[in-house]
Amino acid sequence: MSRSAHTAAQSTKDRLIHAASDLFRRRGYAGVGIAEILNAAGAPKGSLYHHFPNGKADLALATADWASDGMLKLMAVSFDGAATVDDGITTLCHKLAKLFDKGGAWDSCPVESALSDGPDNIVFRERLGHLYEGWIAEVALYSEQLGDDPDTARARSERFFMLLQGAWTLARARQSSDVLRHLPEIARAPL
Amino acid sequence: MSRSAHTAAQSTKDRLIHAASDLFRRRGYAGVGIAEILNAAGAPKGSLYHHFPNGKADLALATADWASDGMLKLMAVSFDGAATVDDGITTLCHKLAKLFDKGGAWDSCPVESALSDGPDNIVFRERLGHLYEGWIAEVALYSEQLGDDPDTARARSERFFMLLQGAWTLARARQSSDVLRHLPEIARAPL
DNA sequence: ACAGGATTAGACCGATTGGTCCAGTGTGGT
DNA sequence: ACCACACTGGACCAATCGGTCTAATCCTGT
Repeated sequence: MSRSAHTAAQSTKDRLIHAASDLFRRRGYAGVGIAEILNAAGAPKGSLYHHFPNGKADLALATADWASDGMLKLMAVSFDGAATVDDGITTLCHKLAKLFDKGGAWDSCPVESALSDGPDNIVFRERLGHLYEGWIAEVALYSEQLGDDPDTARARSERFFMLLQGAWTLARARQSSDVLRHLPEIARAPL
Repeated sequence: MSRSAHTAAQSTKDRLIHAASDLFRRRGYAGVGIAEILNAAGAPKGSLYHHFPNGKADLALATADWASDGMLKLMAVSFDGAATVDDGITTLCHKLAKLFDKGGAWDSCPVESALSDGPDNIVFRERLGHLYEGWIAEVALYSEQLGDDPDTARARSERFFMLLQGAWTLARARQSSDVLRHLPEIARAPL
């Protein structure tokens, strides 16, 4: 298999990010060894340190960015054509529940797993905050577009984010996506 | 310092649990080495494997149980003499916010940090679910005692738990306990 | 005083960790 | 054709990992 064929399907860099994200989600940053990531991605060590000069840390930041982008896309799809904020949230929760089940019900938040138990680096922490604020801002934006005034939109989005994080945690503890599927009802309560 | 003096103040076993809990909370199960825990607790290796025959895994389970007990006690204190569920929740959130600040604003949930990124052991996962359900049941109980009917109490408790988990996560990302302090207002919304 | 279990102390182990380094390989520009 | 560069392959490294094992020591009950 030539490199260009690889590139066409999935570059080595992408394969590293995807494999690392999978593993981090399952066992956290510190719980996964470089060797395991390399093996899962089918790449040698040289490639990792070529694409990510700072090794594991750079790779973790990249997986977090990639996963966050995926979440933003999921939000966009969910709110696309949604008549109300509630509709968008409901669709999003259902999609996330499916994702949860597909991952074997033990995956944690891909952003948190890569960043929050990483080195107690300032860069990691700031990135975590930045990505989360991005999610909140995104839902708040959709909420505004659907008629909420800015303050309400922001408060609603923030509350939804908290409920979602908590629901995911509970779903993991229970090994069941039920709570994620029922989340829209809970979030429906007025502010 | 004799052992009995140690025992009076804090047994070696307890020192191990406290030190491990501190470290796990900060960097997660996989992120902390045995040597570091031993050093923090001022104990040699022999003691660890005497008190916890299965080593790190047993220790992690013990820290989770201990931390969960602490949370239950915090709930008991918060709801003791509370006139309404809202009062209890408000006190609890303020106490947790203080705890958050004391820990340097980067500690994660002590139960989750010890169990969720540990070995993908069934024992660990079931324990995590068990402890969380205990928290939810506890708040539901207080809620019932303060007049809610059982179904409402349970739903309220579960929603509060989710909000709390999410709020803690957000507080960590923001390096600020503000969201924990404002949580009662958010939780105040009717079901 | 003494026996015997509980506890501590730490040397030691093989495996694995993240990381470095360099020789090779393939590719695109000229 | 040739060069320059991006990329790959993997040997190698010191440090650390979790864990085992055996003496020494401490404390308690008699």
